[in-house]
Amino acid sequence: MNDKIVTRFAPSPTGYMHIGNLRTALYAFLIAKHADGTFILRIEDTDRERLVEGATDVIIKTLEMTGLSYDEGPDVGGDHGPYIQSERRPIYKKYAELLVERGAAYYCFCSKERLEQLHEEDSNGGYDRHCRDLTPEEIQKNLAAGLPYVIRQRMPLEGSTSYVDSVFGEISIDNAELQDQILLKADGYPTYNFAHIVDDYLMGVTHVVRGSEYLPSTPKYALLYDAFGWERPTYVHLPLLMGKNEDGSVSKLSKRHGAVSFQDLVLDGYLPEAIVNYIALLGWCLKDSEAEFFTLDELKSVFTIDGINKSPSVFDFDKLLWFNGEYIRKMPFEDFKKSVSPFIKTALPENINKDLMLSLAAGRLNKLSQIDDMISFFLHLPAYETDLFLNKKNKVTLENAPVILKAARPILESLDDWSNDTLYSALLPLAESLGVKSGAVMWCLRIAVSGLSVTPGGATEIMAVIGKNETLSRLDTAISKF
RNA sequence: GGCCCGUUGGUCAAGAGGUUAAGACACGGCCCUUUCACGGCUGUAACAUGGGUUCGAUUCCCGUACGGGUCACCA
Repeated sequence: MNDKIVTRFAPSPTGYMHIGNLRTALYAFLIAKHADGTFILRIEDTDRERLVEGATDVIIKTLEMTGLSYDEGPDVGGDHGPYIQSERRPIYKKYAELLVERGAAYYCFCSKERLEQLHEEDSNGGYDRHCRDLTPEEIQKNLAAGLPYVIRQRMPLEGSTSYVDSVFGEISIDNAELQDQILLKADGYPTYNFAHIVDDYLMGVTHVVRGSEYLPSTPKYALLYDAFGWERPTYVHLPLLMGKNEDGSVSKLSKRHGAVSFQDLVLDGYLPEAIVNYIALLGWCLKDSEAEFFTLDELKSVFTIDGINKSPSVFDFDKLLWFNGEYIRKMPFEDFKKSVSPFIKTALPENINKDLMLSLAAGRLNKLSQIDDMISFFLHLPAYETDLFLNKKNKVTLENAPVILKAARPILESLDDWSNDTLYSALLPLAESLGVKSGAVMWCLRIAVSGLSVTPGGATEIMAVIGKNETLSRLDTAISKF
């Protein structure tokens, strides 16, 4: 025996990585890695009807992109494989039969129709204990006749079962509340209820990390450990992730709340690092600190279970967006270029200063998908009316605007060095000679070269991006409007 | 409905038996500025509720309300 911490992430391959699942994976990963422990990926594909092709790849890809590397798993191997439950069927059968031998489980031959009927008759929730007291002879007879069967866990009828959760404290449930849950299904596959117990034990998992929806069913699992004579693991149940509905109410985060899969968010221009940082903070907080920016490595060193809180948290897209913007601004420019390029749908003209354009955008983007809208005016001058030139603060009117524009034209035309600095210092004296604020000159020129009241970059920066010819052409367009 | 869990500003959240009850996002204002954004400063805004325990409770206990979860041959 050793006291190394072992955790696992055990998703079902149902198609996409829900952000709540990713958060569970993150916490499980951090709990293990904080203690230099082992993190395992296990695929729980015992529901053959919900299987989605390629889903396991999505899971693996997501963990890779987020940096949640596992020590053992289907594609990396390990000493406790296989790591896909459908490949472990003989194991479950063996352990289920062991439980039957010990009297902690029993064969049940009830048909679905019969169960439904019992359900209706039993106002108490429809506990099915009708095969509990079959004699060995009856069981043998049914098995010999080839009747389909399931194996159920035999729950105590009285008393209560309790366990201690690391986050929620002691949880106690009356045994009368516990159903004789199915361990092995008629198709020979185990249920989650059974498979995860056997696997966690065989894989040496010490800390079971999962959502708090399992809080009420955990006594059943604890009882299973007891029946086998295995030591119960440490339970770490996580508060749920909620989404805000249009009417102001909240409910479990789901598709109706928008893009809530990791893949959706990435496609929408969120960076994996920002997503990880944000979700780490949903349900966990570093005590005695105001820090909220954490790399994965930093999280590994500071993350502890006692920082996890109990109450559900609402996923806030506004805050994620802010985090993402901060991450984009901190990115090295070359990385930014690489990340943003798939989001640029329009073809860029050759003579444009692409690097300058992107650096102007980089400081203003909150998500990469905003890039196209932000840069479109560089490529095509939008239509606009002369009203756009009006500006109270800089005292720009319909009278002085054309004067400024016309005066700027020869200055610009005479310039050969088309850099931002040259342009700016060449235009500044114009304000003085015309007796207006420098802001007035820049305002008019910015409107003329962009056709927009709000732009990334100032007048001369925009000129530097689009080049001399295009600048003069747009200036002429503006002058002709008066 | 039974059972389980939760409840500090709109959201994330810190906090202690005695505090001016942090901080972040969002929102407003001001500053910076070649527009916007960034950045800086600043403002509005919270302990669900009733009863106990106590010199004192938002903090501890009980009830109530509200919210969520769970009661599958799904996980």
